[in-house]
Amino acid sequence: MTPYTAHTTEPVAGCAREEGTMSEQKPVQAQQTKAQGRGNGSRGPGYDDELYRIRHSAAHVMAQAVLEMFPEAKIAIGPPIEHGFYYDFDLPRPLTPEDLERIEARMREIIRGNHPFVRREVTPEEARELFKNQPYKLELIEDILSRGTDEYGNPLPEGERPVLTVYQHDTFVDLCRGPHVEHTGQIPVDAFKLLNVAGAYWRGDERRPMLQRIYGTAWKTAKDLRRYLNWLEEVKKRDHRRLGKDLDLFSIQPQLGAGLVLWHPKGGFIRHQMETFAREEHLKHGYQFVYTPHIGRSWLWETSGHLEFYKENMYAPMDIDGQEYYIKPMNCPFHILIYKSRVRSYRELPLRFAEWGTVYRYERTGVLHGLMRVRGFTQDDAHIFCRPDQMPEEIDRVLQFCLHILRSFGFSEFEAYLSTKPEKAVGSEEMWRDAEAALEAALQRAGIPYEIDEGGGAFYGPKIDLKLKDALGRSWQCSTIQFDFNLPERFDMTYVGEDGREHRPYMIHRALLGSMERFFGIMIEHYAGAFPVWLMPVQVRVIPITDRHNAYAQQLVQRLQAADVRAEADLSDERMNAKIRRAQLEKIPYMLIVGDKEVENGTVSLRTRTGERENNIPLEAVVERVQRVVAEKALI
RNA sequence: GCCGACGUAGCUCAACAGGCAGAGCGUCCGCCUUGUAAGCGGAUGGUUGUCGGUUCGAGUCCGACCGUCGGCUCCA
Repeated sequence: MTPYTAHTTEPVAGCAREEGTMSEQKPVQAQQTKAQGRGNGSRGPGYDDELYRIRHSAAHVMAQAVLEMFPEAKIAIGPPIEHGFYYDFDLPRPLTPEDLERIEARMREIIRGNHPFVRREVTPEEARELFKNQPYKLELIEDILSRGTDEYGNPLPEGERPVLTVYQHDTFVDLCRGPHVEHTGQIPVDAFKLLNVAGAYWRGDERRPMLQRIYGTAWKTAKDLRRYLNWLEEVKKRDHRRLGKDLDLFSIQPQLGAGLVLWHPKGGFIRHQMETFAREEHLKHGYQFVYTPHIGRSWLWETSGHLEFYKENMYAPMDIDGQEYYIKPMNCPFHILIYKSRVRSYRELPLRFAEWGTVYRYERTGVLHGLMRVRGFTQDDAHIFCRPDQMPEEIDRVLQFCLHILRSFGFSEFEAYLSTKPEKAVGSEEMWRDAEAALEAALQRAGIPYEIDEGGGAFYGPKIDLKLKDALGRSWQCSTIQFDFNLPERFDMTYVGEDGREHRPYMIHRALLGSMERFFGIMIEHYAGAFPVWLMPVQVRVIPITDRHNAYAQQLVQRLQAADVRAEADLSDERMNAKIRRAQLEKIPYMLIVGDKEVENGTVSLRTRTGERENNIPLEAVVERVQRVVAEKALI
């Protein structure tokens, strides 16, 4: 697949006590401001790249076209972004798709005019005069002058003093730092396209006016543009909401409620396989499974601090016998109660409590998105309680385990973010230092690339967020390993040490897949619905050519099932071609086609979902192959 | 939550400018007995998301609600 970098969100903040264990998010177009602020080159062309200049210039040309169409338009900002550019406008009416076509057509004319981009430094007075009818620009000017930020609100590079510059091409002048191409003719006229219009708050602030944002994409060559548009098509084809329906995996129905997922038998089967495997591995790695209820008294949430810090994500309490109960947004308080159910000795640590815990969180309607962002979901959650001397090894083990699980599900590329102590934090300096050191050491040993988000940790502890890359090159945050210096205090958790005195244990939250719903969504898109054979509900479909081969087909199914291969025969009244087509659409890995020849020889003809063919082979060869592929967790 | 678009049969979509709601696929019933991605015929299928309003008449116009989509914001 085309290796475009992901549409990536910022690392998920998750929630308080359990930062990121939720890892609910959806990919959105990366925000240039943030990307620049981080100096993260992977999100798009760097500041001075040719692509950057093309896209930036295209944004200016678009603004000119829009201003010609709406002379009274107010223009905001128009930066280059990961795959293109956008520009925000305050317009007298909503834009239509036809408007976009007109704007695009006009852009081509402007481009063909070969108008030079001219940079000019201006005095504050000049700038204010020049943009006197552009309130957004005036605001930016004052910001640049007073706060030393660029036009996107980012701090200026070190050593740079606020200088106001404008760029002009043809009739359009914009407050802009540049750089641009030399003249509009250098914007490849056949390598850009306006994509869509969307609402966007002025300066990203929901209290400020809603502007209209036009997104465009721009490349160096028409071929690159086509490649990108094809990639978008591929993204669309793999959309888990589409495939979820086509493959009958799950549904989300208004009659049930938004953001609440129904797992259909096929989706349920795959999830069951995934969970069964993961549970086995957890047991092998020293985890103990616990089960906890879905609701708990307000005491629990008061003690944990959720009612203080997380209330807006929690559903209203229900009254039970005059007591307030809340449906759980997190599992941790329950696991802590299990820990606290009796005195703990240093000898029994570390304790690793795992639970596929279903939690419910209020999400605003506008953010719900298929399986990726829902209101009820199941985390592959665990909490590790250990002594300080055990902590570094625990961290190392949990990271290794995490990578092992993710690799088992077919992901091989990861990147990690280590978030360290913010200004306001609980816990001693020493605890933070030790924890951060352990996290970083584990990352280095694991040999995965990581970035340090200095001061980006939650107030209660440092963490590692792990992102995986899918087949389309998009990255998704799933796993999180998160220290918590806060909850052990709040719940007064202790263990009796060697010295006979009470000590505070370390507490580590971790989720590997994050949410089963979301991870399943990622799997669907990663595999385009053609899951590895070990996960497929039906691994082999036997296709008799005519109904006189049905008995033989059924016999084959029995032999396959006896060998633990999930097989079924298509005995429908269709002709073979239609049966193959149906199996193909269902993405069933192996089709066994049997007619007179096969019956006579006691063989089968194999067709894989990838189109591979092997005629007249013994059934045993197929069984062997399926068993091998299942054992290897391979694709086909 | 905010901006915009949208909601018609199980699915994908059509219905000029307010005038009898339609097609393909699916499903069901027949026929066909077939060699690597759709055989043929027939039947079935709808209170046009819900509620209210305008009109002689509403899928179509207006309002509210529910939900979906593209973004924004949010995801201490």
